[in-house]
Amino acid sequence: MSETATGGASGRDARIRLSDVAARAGVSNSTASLVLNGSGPASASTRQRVLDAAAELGYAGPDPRARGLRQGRSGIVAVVTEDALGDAFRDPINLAQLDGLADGLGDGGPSLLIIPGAADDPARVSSSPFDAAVLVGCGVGILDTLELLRRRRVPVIGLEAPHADGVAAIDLDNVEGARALAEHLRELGHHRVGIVTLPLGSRRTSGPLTPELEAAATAPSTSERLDGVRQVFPDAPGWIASASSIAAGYEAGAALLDGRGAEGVTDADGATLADDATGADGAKAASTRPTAILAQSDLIAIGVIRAAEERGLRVPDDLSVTGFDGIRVDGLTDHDLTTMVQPARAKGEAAGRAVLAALADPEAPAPDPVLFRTTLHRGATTARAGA
Amino acid sequence: MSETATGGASGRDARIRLSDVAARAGVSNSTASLVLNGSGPASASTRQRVLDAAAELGYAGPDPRARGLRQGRSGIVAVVTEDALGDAFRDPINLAQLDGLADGLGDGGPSLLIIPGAADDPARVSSSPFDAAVLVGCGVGILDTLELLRRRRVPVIGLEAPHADGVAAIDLDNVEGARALAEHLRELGHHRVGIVTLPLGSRRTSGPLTPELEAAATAPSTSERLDGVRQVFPDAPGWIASASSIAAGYEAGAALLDGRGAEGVTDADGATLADDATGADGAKAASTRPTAILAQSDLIAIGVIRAAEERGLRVPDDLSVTGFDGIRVDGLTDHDLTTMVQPARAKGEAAGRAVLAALADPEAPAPDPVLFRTTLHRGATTARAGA
DNA sequence: CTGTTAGCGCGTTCAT
DNA sequence: ATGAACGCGCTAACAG
Repeated sequence: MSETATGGASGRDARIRLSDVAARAGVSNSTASLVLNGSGPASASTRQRVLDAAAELGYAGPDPRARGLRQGRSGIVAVVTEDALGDAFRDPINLAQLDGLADGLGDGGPSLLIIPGAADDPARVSSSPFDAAVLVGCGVGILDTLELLRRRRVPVIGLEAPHADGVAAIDLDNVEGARALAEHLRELGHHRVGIVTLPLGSRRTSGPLTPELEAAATAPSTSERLDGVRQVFPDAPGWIASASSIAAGYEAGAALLDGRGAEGVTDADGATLADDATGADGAKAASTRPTAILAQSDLIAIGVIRAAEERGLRVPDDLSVTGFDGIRVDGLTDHDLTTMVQPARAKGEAAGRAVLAALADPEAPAPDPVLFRTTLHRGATTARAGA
Repeated sequence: MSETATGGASGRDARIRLSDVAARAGVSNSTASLVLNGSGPASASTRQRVLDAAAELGYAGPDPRARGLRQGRSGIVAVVTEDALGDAFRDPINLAQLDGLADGLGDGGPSLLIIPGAADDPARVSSSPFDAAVLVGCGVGILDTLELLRRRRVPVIGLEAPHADGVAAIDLDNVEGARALAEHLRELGHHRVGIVTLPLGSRRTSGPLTPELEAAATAPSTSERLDGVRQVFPDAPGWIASASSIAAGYEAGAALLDGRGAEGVTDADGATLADDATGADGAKAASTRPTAILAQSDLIAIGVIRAAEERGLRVPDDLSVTGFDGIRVDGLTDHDLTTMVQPARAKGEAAGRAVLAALADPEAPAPDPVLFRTTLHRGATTARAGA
């Protein structure tokens, strides 16, 4: 395979160019280009000579850089994340979305360029060539980056990203999903519930959820899910998870179960955990421990369950726990988690299709938001209160 | 922010180019280029005028495509995987490697272009611009792709990939690690052991491990780990996992524990499970069930444990189980797995450094392979046989 | 210090 | 059916 001196002007190390092939085949560059791209009309003999020449020289095809410049297109779609690479992919829900995205882009379609940490360093986004960008799981920290993308005239698709001018939005009805889940708990008779939220913004800190922090949440999915819960449990105390992970859920769950969530919701009086209607004072009776915890992701929920079990609490007998996402728990837990299942893969596919559409007609205005819905999965981690 | 008619020749939709900025600042293209790239010498007043012009026009910086062509460099490093995207990143060990790779490339460094499924479609690799490629977890199915990369004169770094001419290899001492683990089991008195292998090649099928299949294994880590085991248990029966996942491990574990591994290792006689020295016939006594299972990844091991527990077997009392990788079990299991810990992150970083080195001096020959070592973690999933 | 010139490698007109 | 010429947007040489 490695015949070195076959070619005509076989320079020691240079890459074979189209012009080399053309020269060897005795045709012009343009003819060779037409033949190799399959499109152009050419006599059978010419075609064959070009193909032979290419094979003999080991032509690797056109240089993607040059082709990209010429065609104004690089065949690359950027996946922009606020988080670091590891954090972004650790949650199966994001992987599922990426899988869907790859699918939606199709087989011969563009490849994915991963641009993590865009919030910290917006400039990363202007140094690489790509034809479209997909924002996944971003908060408003991404807005600077967005401005750059707009200047580059790059179509932008937002997967649960902040709505902004010209961004094709793929959304999830987080509000309704979270509300339904909270409703489910209330129907089961729970009044003292705790919340474990997703990270509020790009600041990955954990701690008690204060009204101020809650109001300042920047990530759409975080604040939407919180809004949904608030429609049912306006005063429930909460804890902010530092990430959507089991470990973070464990920490947060431990905090809530040990009563540390208290400071978050009350000002100065002794009331610690809210109930939904009677006011925070009525339930000051036997226990201040929540009877249910709404975790804003499945991974977090698993961590919460672990924290509960470690404290000798049985789920769901002593504590009901709900998740969010409906990830296929590849053996992550023995529990059949009550959760809202979201069509992550379909969301990714929709994003892929949106990319292709934007590429096909760059002049077209951003399409209307696409809204995906969640479905309640009644698992075995929720039960009637005080059972 | 969106003053539209400020610029001179503000064409309706065109992207602002360097020449627009230069014209507005009243300087030549090259001067503007020098100023914007920070490098060139320029008078303070000129510099300021150029910067002002760029700001006023909303110049987004040089077009990465054009810059890439001109400089012969795109600022992109490809991560090439044999598997589909989801399969490749589901295993935390690969994520850790990616994390390390991103680190090793440094902050202002190249971005990562994900190219999954390269074995199925080698051409994917020739359509996108990148300056170097990292092969992660590939078998020989990648060789066609490799040939293309060679033709493109792209430096290639192999992370546990097949050794080949010009590929900078980052290796792991899988053989020694697997041997040590097997040795550990033998020292504990285990004779009847079963093996659950990683997938043998790009064919993601599961089933009993036959000598023919074993000999035909194409993925380096798979066959090396198998080789290591064979130095201690030459005849142990095995089952091929369809992936490095808990689910696949569960299936394989179930198969071995139910005695289905049998056909794999024997020809026609009744002997089912091998012991290491006395030959397959001696142990036909009470039970043919293995007393220990060597799983070739931690995820697989967790699946095996689950299968065992479901059958009423206690780990490690009734069955010892070992893993491989030493992933941080973010709450994946309650067990403290006995396993070989590999420095996945460091491997990724080494790959990153190798990329930078290759980029710094493209003429340099491929460096010698870098070998990383595993360390035995004696967890709580192995115990003395027959205890 | 600044402007002029010349490509990077390719695809695509427009002639022939 | 084929070849010649041009330019995508930028930067690296050289002149001035």
